[in-house]
Amino acid sequence: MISNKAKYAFRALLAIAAEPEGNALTSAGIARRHSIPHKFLEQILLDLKKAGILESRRGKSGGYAMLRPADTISFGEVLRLFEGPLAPLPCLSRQSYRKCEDCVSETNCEIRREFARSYDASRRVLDSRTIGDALNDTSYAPLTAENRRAG
Amino acid sequence: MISNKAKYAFRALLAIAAEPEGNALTSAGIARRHSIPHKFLEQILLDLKKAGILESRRGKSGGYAMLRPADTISFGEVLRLFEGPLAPLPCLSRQSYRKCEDCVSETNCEIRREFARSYDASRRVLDSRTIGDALNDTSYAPLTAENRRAG
DNA sequence: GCATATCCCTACTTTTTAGGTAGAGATAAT
DNA sequence: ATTATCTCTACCTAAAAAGTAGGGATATGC
Repeated sequence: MISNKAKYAFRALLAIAAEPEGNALTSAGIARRHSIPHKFLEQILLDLKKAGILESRRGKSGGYAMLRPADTISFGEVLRLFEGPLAPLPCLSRQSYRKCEDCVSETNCEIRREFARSYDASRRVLDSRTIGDALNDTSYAPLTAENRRAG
Repeated sequence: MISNKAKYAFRALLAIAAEPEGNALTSAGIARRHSIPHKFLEQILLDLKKAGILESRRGKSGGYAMLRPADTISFGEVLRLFEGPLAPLPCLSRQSYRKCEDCVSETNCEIRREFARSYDASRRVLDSRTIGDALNDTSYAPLTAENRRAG
């Protein structure tokens, strides 16, 4: 299970990315609208800013907006930011590789081999799908005025 | 990252499954050979027994052996036993579904939709690959006497 | 039938992480 | 000057992870 923190980050990011460009959302507004504890969300948004994903404006009429385009921000990148390495074993992480303690031989480790299969499959999805994709993908969405026209 | 407990369980299971049928391994022996804290391993083996995966014999010359054949025991089954649901979101778990708190609409939830893709991919692997597969798959293994004959 | 080696069971401890809360400072608009 | 925002740091609490501990049950072999 992913942490609440990561889930909140996704909710907030999706909300901010859905705004028209140049339009900023306040942390208090997002918190209220998505039932996220306000002070906790502030920390999360700050992390997203420090990671170069969001930009912020202070003072009255301040708020958060996307710094990078939503379709350059993958689910994997955000998840790593809040959960650390996604790999099921330290020896499978590319970005923060560590040897398993007491590992005798990586190439002969059955556990590593099997989890590599599973991790490859999920990583391929998480690192390719972006916040932008998620917002544009209407395949499961109910009929909107626009969909009806298209259909 | 998977827990140490689960990793120990896999190491022990692979060791027990690799034995000739009818041959039991003791918890102390496995613990020593694989550098696992003994009393901790005992709990783990007991869990595997209660789950119907291992059988045990007590007293002198006792030990643990497979109850079910190794190729009927998937990585997913063992992982669920020690880590709980594998789904990244409660609303994606089939075996222990729960609604996300504050969920407005599951079919319109972008987070759910994207994580479903990733989870499907990894679940397909974890629930299909078995302990038996892992032991028989020699594609990455170095040349053994048997391999040399086969090759 | 006693010593010993094993599994079995339960309770406890320690460390880390998750999930926040709290409060004050910096900055910008009005 | 006031107010609404972001920014920073410290703290708190509950739960989980990772073991430790100690004894009880049972089978074997002498």
